[in-house]
Amino acid sequence: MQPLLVYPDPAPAELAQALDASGFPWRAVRDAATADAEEPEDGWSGAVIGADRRPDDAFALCSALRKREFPLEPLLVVVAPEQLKELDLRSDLLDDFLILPLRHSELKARVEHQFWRRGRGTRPELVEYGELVLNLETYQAAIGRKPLDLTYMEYELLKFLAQHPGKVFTRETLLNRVWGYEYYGGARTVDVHIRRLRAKLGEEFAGLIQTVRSVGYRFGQSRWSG
Amino acid sequence: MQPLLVYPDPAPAELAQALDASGFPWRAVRDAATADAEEPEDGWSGAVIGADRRPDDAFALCSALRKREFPLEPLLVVVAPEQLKELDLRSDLLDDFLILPLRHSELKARVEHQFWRRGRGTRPELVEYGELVLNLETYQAAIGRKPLDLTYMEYELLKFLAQHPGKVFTRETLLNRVWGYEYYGGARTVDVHIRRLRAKLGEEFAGLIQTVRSVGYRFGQSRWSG
DNA sequence: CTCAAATGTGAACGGCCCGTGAACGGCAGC
DNA sequence: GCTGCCGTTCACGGGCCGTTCACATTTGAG
Repeated sequence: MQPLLVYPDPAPAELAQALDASGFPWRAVRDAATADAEEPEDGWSGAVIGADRRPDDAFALCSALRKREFPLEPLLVVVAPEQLKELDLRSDLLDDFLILPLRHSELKARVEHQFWRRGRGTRPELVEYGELVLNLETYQAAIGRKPLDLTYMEYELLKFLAQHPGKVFTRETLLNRVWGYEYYGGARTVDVHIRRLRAKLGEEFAGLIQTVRSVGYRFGQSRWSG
Repeated sequence: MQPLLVYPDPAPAELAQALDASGFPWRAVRDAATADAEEPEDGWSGAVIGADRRPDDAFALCSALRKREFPLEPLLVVVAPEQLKELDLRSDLLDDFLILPLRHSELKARVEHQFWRRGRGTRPELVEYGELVLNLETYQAAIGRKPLDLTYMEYELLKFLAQHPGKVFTRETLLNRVWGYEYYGGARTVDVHIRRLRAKLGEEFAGLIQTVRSVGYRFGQSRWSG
């Protein structure tokens, strides 16, 4: 995914933390010139501009980003509470704004909302382990670039295992957590699903699911040895 | 100036104070019915919906206000911090949001910003996915250059799906979001509408709506990252 | 090495999820 | 009131897939 443009450079600690917590990639720039120079080939996905310290420079940057041939959107501005009064004079320079002190996850929510308004989907929730990726929103799984065609139970089982890499689960635990607490069935059912998962993962990745004899199964590498 | 529609009635003290401080006239309403009954002759100027206490009722009201012949805009929602995660699923129901506890003058700034944006008509009136185009103003749908003759529910269902491409929705979720929160009916109703949609989309595009067995339905392709 | 327990393997059964066709009934318009 | 449209519901059937079983293979202890 393309990174967010962030100003100023270096980003203030509070802003940097909120950006990291949001999970979006980002890169700080000094001014409009570096914003152009450091622009990725596929462009910026948006911008988060800190305007509390040097508001004039910040809004000048906003203006420059807006006057491009393809104006940079969305553009979010971070301001101090006492700057709110001036904001209506700058409405044309921004799409949304955040007020210091930043709240946990508000930045993420506002960026996603702006993305949504522009028709881009929000960042999907993923479970990742190495090349394996599970998209929890689309119920799709892939290893590398190759999609895995999993049934419902296979997907649920792999999801649970991949969410707890390295941990060993007994068959009973898996039946409880994946199948449900009210489930009464043979424990060997787990074996069959594990086997089908291994088959669909392919020879190269079948080892991702390891058998721990007389205990259960483990996904990924052990926490102890390499 | 026309008043803002406010929910719930009576407005919580914190919300009422912020509204009074903003200087905008406002009036609280109990539900969608009173929102219609008490609507001024020249209409509401916008809405501020408190969704922290009874979120389902609040979003049901949002949905009702959006489904009017002339949807009520702008629509701001007040949520608790822990509700931020659910917001992306309701993005289509709101224009902006505020997080509790409310900050002095933030409400005023956000309402003014929304008013400013409305003056320039930035709300998207098209939903597009590949060759599929939905015109939200004229309630017309087309695929390529060929118009689709959809019924109301078919249109609403396709619109909702196309607004969240790649995402899987259970039948219950679809009943809640498309049919409405107060709907109590069989989940199989969704199947029939999906089937008719597929038929009208034609053989070539029927695959746009995919069945995710024992989960629900998905529109379009998945979103992996790029 | 021997044996038993544990696990892998292939196949078959059957439940249930979903597609399909049809019919019911409410509602609006003529 | 009649008629056509459309949202909803129902029954039926097919096929997917979760489950189970029998048998083969592996593991590890003695």
